[in-house]
Amino acid sequence: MVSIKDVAKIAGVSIATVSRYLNSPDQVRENTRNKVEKAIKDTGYAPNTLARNFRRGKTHMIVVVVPSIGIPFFEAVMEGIWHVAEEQDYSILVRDTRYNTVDFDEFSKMIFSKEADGIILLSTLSPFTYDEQVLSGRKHPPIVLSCESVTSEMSQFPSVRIDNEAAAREATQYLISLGHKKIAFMKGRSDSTLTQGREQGYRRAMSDAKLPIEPDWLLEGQMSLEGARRSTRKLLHQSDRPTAVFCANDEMAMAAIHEIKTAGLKVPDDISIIGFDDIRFSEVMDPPLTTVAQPAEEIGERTMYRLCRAIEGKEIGQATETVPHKLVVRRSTAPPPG
Amino acid sequence: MVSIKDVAKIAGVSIATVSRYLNSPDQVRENTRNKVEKAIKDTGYAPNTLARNFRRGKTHMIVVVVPSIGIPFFEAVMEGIWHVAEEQDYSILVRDTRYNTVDFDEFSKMIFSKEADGIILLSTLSPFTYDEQVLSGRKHPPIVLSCESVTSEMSQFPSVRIDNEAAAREATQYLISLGHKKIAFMKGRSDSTLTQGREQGYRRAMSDAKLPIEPDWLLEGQMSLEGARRSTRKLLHQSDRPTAVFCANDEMAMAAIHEIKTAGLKVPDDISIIGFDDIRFSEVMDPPLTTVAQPAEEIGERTMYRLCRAIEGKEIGQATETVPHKLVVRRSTAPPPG
DNA sequence: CATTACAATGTAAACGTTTACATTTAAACG
DNA sequence: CGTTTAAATGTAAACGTTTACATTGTAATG
Repeated sequence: MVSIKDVAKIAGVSIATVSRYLNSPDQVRENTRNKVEKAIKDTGYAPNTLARNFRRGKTHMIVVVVPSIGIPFFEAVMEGIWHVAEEQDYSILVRDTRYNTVDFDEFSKMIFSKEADGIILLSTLSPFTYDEQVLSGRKHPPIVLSCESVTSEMSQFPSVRIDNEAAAREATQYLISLGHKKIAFMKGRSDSTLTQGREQGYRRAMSDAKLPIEPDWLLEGQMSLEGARRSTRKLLHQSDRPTAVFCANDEMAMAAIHEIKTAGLKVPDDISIIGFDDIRFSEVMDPPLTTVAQPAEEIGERTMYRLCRAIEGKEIGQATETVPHKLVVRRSTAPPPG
Repeated sequence: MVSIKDVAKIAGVSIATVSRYLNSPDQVRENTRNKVEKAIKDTGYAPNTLARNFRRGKTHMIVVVVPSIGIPFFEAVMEGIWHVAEEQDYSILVRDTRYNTVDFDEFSKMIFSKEADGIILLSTLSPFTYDEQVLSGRKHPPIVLSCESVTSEMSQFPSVRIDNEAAAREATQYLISLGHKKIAFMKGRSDSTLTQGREQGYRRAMSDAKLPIEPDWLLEGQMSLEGARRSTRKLLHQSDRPTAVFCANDEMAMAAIHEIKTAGLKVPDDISIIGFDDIRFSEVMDPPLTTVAQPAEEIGERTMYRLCRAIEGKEIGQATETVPHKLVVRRSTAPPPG
């Protein structure tokens, strides 16, 4: 492998000059510049990133931790992260946790061991593994939480998200305003703070409207097609079944609609469905899905910006940044039958 | 930042011993092992990956190049890649080309400059940027192509894929066997060899059955929801419109179904639709989508295995590995009306 | 107890950069 | 043309590991 030394020898200059040619070309005279350029071309030299990063003490890597690759909403967030990453010259390392909560130690160690310069968590951080000790005497590692709302213990991290509780409340209120009284809620994983926030909003809206919540109406959808299909089938067997279901994400809503129609019922005529996230497939579902839209790309961009600042040491705060959500009414919701 | 030196000093041993403790603990006596272990715990030392990788000359990184993040099929492939990567201790760096073809030089340089140990291309490699010169006197960089079929110039790379042409032919033949004669084909990007292969298969099936192909039946779907919706709307305005559409991926099929139903027509009663990939949403579409299934995860696994071998220098061949596809008949296809 | 053999540990070089500092070269000036 | 000054280049140390080789320690053997 050809190194800077070889280039220097061939160009008849010192390695420092070659290095300067690469990093601040205006510091080297045109004449030498040409010599070096030619040597590089002749040898096909490419600077060794490993050595360079080592020397500079910077990895230029960001780890993005997602519950699972293949979630359309997170992809949209990633898109935003990418924009900024590219602009700021970072590479993105995607880590899939397979829906497990994130062990803080595991990922903060990636910072201390210089595997990455910063971390974005789109997954839930498990509260109990957070260990003050690891940080003893150290600066906080640059970590930004995104999308997941933040429990109090975690408030020391900056984060970017919508107000899940308010959004869920609005969605539920919309169903109530249509005349629904028996409204079910399909949850995600219960260890997810995001799920908790949305459930909170649902409960709040129901109790504000003095509507009871039957235990049977809390459905476990696991955020997945399969989980949602199973629990929808169960729901349909209930004797006094709800007239509307609020699903904690669009994918579950999609599955719910499918099962309802398969059972010979109609959406929204028999059952109204409302989703969450506004993934790109929502619009082409049958019926097009009423859902809560999040500005996914913007969330990604803001998150990445804040991470960059944290890496530069400029972001000390733990401020939570809340971005606006929006209820998008399409055709999967209608007044209850009868 | 605490380094191996600090640990050594505190433990009262040499840095070599600490290094050995980390890399081959059985070479150090229990007594010393304990001292080192304690020192590490006390200092919170974490080996500097940057230095380590630099010294070892290995990045432990694999770059996976995708046309776009957020394509359900590729996510499934990635899942397979991940399995093997985890097992073999590689991290995955995802690069999104935004549907641009891949410049060979750009990515092979990542190998020479030690940004990554190997590359998996899920995107189309642009034939013309391939530059023999770059490789002059060098070993071929470890690159494996996946999913995209391979043009002759590229045959020097190992690859894993289904037989797109055969698969597309079968799908088309299936429509023909149902009695369809006017069959449209919705393409992806035309610079994609994958698209070309599928179009080839479609044409082949049609000509084998002595069926003509009207120019209007070649639809530009751009592999996206939006593109597919546009071209479907155009299709519906045709005077003598096809009775079936074969779409080069499921996402376009999804959009096509949506537009057809929006226009007041029925799938499959008025128009049959067949997709490609069998993404997880296919099953919950209305109607559930008839499609060509690819063993996505297996493709990912095999690709990654071959890349590992290429990195170890064991894979010299350029063999193309073909995995089996399968036509999955659901309910979006039926005999033509009348 | 001396000798041998092997295990455990230490020493120091090397990996390919960047960069502070020293030196040389060129330009500018009187 | 000598002197001053700034620009260009060179020298060498440093970054934190790993590892070949040298040294020391320990146990086993006669």
